[in-house]
Amino acid sequence: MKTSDLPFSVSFKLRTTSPYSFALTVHKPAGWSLLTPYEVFEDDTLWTAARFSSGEMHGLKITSSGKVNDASVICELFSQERPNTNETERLRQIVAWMLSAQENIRPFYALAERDSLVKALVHDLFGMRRTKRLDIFPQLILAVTLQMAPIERSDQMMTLLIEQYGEKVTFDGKEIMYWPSPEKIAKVSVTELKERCKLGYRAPFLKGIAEDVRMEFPTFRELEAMSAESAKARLMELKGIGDYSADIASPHPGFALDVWSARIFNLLLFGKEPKSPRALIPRLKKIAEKRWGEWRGYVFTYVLNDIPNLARRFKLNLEEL
DNA sequence: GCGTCCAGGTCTACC
DNA sequence: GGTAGACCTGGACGC
Repeated sequence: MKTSDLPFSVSFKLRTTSPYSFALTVHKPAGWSLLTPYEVFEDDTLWTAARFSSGEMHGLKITSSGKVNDASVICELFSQERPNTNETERLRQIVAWMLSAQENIRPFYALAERDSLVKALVHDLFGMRRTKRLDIFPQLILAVTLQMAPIERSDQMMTLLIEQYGEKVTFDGKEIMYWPSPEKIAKVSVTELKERCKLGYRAPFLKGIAEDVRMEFPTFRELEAMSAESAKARLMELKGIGDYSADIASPHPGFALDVWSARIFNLLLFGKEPKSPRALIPRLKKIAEKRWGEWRGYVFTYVLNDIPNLARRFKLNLEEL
């Protein structure tokens, strides 16, 4: 595994719009990581890694000051070269965008006044934000490995991919492993991906995606600048990326329902388990769009991170799904 | 132990 | 355009 030491660092402070819960945003209750499964969260501080432009790796040490209604994020960014003033400002803006520090989520919270589910979610996870990432490839790996597999199996595939082909950065006394680059996966044979990462039929999909992404493919920010429909259509041009995976990888707020989450939403909305959850997915997506509009992505993220509380509050067996 | 079934999608061939 | 069947792997289940 390639290892990079990151001796230089710059620090900056980010102001946030209220409410902003740093801990809930960077360390989600359901266990989803901000940027890599190998990041470290201790004493309200996160050490993680990121691949920004040109494939360059950075280390991030992030913490916060203030309360949910008046929070600032304090970031120390580590790199191999000392960044100049312009580069520091560019990186500062990327981190602020990534952490949704300036996003106005008041309209989402306003939904709580007339929607009992949103009211419960806002109460339980006050100030939590959806986050973004600059490099699209890890998001596509996530989408592909989530297909047709229980979460333990998906974890196995993702862990093997990072351990076999990922990169490691060392900074501030920490070692953080990060996702492989598309350039790296494009060079690996399908047979090797199958054998070493247990990807099965997903191996040719992932190799093809890596080849496409490293050649000519929009960046995450370019996809964000497109309309939601155009971005999704572009993602679905990648072989192995269908409707569900495109919703996961797209920067636009989608409603990435799979069989498991369809069962959860059907229980939450109608109080019963669906007989055929897969067939119900298109209908549930339409309901979500009508009921929560552009905030349906937030509802999705909040629900998946609030299952124990929702199960207790609405007396549903959500945790057994 | 061993065989069978099937899962937190997608593609393709066939109608 | 709609839909059944195949696809890796590994855990659950029945015997």
